[in-house]
Amino acid sequence: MKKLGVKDRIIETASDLFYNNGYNQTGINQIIDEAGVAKASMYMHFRSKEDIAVAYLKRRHISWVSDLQDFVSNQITNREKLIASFDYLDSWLSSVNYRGCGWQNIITDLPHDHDKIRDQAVLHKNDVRVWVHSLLKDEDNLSDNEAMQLGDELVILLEGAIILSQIQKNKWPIEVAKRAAKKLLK
Amino acid sequence: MKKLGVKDRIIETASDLFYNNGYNQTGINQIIDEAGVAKASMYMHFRSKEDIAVAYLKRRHISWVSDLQDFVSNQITNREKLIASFDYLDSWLSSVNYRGCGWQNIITDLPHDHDKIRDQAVLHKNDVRVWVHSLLKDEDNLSDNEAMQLGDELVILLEGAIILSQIQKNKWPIEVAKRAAKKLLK
Amino acid sequence: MKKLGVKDRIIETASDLFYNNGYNQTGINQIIDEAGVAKASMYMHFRSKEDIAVAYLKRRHISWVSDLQDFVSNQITNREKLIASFDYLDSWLSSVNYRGCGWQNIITDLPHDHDKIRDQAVLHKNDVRVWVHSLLKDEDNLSDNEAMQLGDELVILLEGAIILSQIQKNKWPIEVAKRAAKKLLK
Amino acid sequence: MKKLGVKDRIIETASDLFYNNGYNQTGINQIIDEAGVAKASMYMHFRSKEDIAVAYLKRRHISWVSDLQDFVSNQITNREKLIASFDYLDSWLSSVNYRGCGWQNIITDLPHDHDKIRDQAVLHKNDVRVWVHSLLKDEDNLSDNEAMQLGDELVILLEGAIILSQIQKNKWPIEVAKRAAKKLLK
DNA sequence: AATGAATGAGACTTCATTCAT
DNA sequence: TATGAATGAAGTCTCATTCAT
Repeated sequence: MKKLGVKDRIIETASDLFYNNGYNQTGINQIIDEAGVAKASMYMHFRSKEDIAVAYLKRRHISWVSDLQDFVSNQITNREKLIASFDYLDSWLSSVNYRGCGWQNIITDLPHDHDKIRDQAVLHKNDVRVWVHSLLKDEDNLSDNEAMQLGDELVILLEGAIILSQIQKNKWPIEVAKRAAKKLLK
Repeated sequence: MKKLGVKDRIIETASDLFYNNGYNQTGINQIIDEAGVAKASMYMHFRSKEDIAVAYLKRRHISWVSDLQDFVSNQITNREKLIASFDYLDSWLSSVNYRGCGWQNIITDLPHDHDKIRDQAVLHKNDVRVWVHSLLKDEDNLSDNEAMQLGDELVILLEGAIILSQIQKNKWPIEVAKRAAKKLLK
Repeated sequence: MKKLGVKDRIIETASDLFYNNGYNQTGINQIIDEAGVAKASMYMHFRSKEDIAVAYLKRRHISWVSDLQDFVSNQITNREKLIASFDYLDSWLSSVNYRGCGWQNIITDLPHDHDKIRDQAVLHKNDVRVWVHSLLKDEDNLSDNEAMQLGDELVILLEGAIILSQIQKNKWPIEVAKRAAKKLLK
Repeated sequence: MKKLGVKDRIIETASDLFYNNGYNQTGINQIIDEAGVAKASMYMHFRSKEDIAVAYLKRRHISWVSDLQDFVSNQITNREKLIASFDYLDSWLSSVNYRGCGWQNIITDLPHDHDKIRDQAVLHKNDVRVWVHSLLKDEDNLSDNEAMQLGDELVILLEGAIILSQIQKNKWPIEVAKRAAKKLLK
């Protein structure tokens, strides 16, 4: 394990804590203790706790989207890739004990003025939406408009599967969403 | 305006604050101040902040489900009622500026040991699920199993529409979910 | 020594520290440590550090003015009382090692938004000014206008004596001011 | 606009901040940010924050005394020059919104061990005192002793006018001090 | 049944200074 | 000469809960 710089150690530690324990449940002191960093060092790299959360979400976005695309890459058709997205949810969420989506989790119980965090959530969800649209737009039998409409429906299913599996601590919502997705994709 | 008892005043005040400002953002002091109640009086009626949240969720469950059923009551067929459920989401969520679902919001960023709150979320979601199932089971052309499967798919769409409209601060996810629901219902 | 309540202990401790060590040099932690009070108890009684300073200044105002009036009370004429005011400065300031005036000290290096503290300083200085005026207005040979003009001149001498004795750590400015006051009073 | 060296930039920036915002309110980081200087560079030129304050006070002393002397230079007699000193206070203090005297401000709320700063305040006030004395010593009708006594009285009036105008945020104390000075000067 | 004072533990943030390059 | 990362200590303030009356 190679030695990380202070900033990376902070992001990594905070990411674990924010995702697994929650943003409000994670204090600055816990982050610096576990990262082995002085408090003022942390505030050299991040102006506020919210900024750490932004860094966490940015980093997570890159790896999450990358993992998703890797997961579905061995599927041949775009439709198959989209169906496989639900298998990705399954493998991901069961591996984190249905802890749910980092962006959903952080956005639902947030002080009203934390706009930078909200922005990250919107960016993340938009990127996923655009990716879904792009896969469908390459399909011959769909107009651009149809592709976007169908894509949005799949996006809703993905979101619903994530949040409901988190509440139920069970994978059935993912399976249900996958089945519904298959129906909608014909 | 009739005078409320202490306990009711606490629940009512806390409900507003928990839903609109968030559970972690709402302090005990704010609740008792706005409710006009002494602190120790509050702790006479509720063992902890978590218990207030449980009372809030119980009360909200009753009124939310009741509002939903009222909203769809003028629809004739059960299928129409289910479609109208998405219109209910629309009217509800736009009226609260897309603040989202009280149970989703409270469950996503919660200390790990708050099981009583988690239980309420599960109860709420199960009741909605059972209600959807029951409407479909009355439909002649569906087997019980088909009714449950289809119902679960609708439930996923409802959940996805709520959370995504909250993130996007927009109603489009609700419209999309409604369109998808219509397709699935044939 | 009778046992003081928490609030009084806080004010008393803070008063000592604010006056002798300075407002900015005195931390909340030092106050609660020396007062033997929990931090949250302090914030129950005072909304902020600034509010403690206001309480300190209010209490100090009462005792300072009272001490001044006691000190000069054995003088017969009002002119003699005013002259004796400079002797009061002498005895007071030498007893506190020329630490200077609590209001001057706190107002000169203060964050810009501490208006409540500034208000207290203005109130204090105005009360002293009014007292000086009132003594002179009772003098037969002065019109009201002359009394106010002469009084203001004495007030300036008092202020100048205080601040300069503090900088010089010496009583000569007080003696000089007294001599000038005698001249102005004829 | 000529380019300043690092040290001068630091002093200039710190001077603005110390005088206008206060010594305790001005942080090292703000100084280096606004001066555009690296932190360690600053500590190369100054051993501590206190040393920057000393440099600030030294530079301010030169310019302040010089401005005063320029202001009164067109007066013919020394008595007129001294009277005009109060006009200088007026023009200076109103131009800085009655921010008061840099030395008074920094000395009143200072950690106890900042002797170098205290020394600067004493030096400054002594220089002013000596200047006042020197003007009066040149007057034919005063003995050296009378000149010093009268000079000290004027000094007290100057000090009192400065601090009281700062507290009152008003020029009346300056006018009053000027009137008293005229009386004392006969 | 009801009060509000008191609490210990923690929240987030900033301080002036030093170190390693 | 110059840099900016890193630090320990301290800053002000808030948390949910309990105690004494």
